[in-house]
Amino acid sequence: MAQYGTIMVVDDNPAILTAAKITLQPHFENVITLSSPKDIISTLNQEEVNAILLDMNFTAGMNSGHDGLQWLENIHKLHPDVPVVLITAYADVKLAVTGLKMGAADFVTKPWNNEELISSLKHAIDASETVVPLGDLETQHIQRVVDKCHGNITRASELLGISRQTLYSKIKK
Amino acid sequence: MAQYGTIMVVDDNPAILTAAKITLQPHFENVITLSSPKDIISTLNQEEVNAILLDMNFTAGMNSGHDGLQWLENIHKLHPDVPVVLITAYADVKLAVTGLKMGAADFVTKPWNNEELISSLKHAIDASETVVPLGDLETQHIQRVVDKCHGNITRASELLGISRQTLYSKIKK
DNA sequence: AAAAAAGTGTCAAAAAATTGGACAATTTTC
DNA sequence: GAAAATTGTCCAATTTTTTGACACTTTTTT
Repeated sequence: MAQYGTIMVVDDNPAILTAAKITLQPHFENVITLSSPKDIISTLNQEEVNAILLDMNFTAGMNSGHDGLQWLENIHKLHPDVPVVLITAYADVKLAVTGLKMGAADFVTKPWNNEELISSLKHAIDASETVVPLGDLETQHIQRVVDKCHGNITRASELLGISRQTLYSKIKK
Repeated sequence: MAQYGTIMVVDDNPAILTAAKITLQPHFENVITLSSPKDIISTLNQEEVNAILLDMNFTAGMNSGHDGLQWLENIHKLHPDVPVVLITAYADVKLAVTGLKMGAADFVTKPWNNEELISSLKHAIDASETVVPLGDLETQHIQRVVDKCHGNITRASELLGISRQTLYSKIKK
């Protein structure tokens, strides 16, 4: 797989864009910068992007981050497998929490720490590329559900939508 | 299933404990308060707890939240299915991000908003009780992986650990 | 653009897994 | 302690998965 391929940076401040490009350039094959979030989707449709660094505020005078969340949602809907790292100048716990719960890979504050920003993006890419084999996923999920049912196999099998006997034999292994 | 059963509140400040109890009492069957996190595990082993509200700082003079994260990790290791809502007086984005990435259900700041706290806990419980049928999980996962492989069924089947023909037929449905 | 490589759609037969019914032996619940 | 629920197993009937094969299409390489 791509060795930390292409990053897309989205921020309406050109200075930030430049700074980000300089910081990231040496660590990623390609750094695309966008000054307007409106171009995100069309760009994603053309280029293969491995991670997005997305600013939270684009509407002048607004710093609620609502903007960024909207774009995050949009990206996820159309390109669910591209990880998004959120970034903002306004350290806002509630915003960070909302962003992460909406599925952002990470949340970074400006001014950023170079090391952290890079590793955040790399981690996001690593995580997004990891594929769990179907069997493993099944095993994990079964384990969780059986635990949640306090070992009651009968109820667990109902919740899982498989027969009790099948669950029984799956567990034996 | 239990209709918003038992909440465990952990905080070393008795005033907080009292306030939390008063706030939560009317909305949950049972509210257990612990002034020391050391009692968390033993209590979990005895009582059935549906969600934990966990303060982040217990070591006097420390407000890094490191404490709380440690306990969070501990809880997850021994009781992976009990959702934990983190709470702290020090609005710290980095701490919130770390907590959520470690698997906390939510992150709330003091002083809390009653409505929000209650709904956060209820949501956490709802989410923790939701069980995805095995078939659905499989379908979702397959969808994701095939997408990630840009529709290349052969590669997707390899990553998933099943035969190409099987994946093919699974997709047709 | 031709050749080579990779991937698709499909089939059939063999192997493996899932299901539903059944039943004695626990275990849990009231 | 009786009743209800769950477990551990077995079996036969199905269903699913696998494996191997083959013609055809798409993509990649040269």
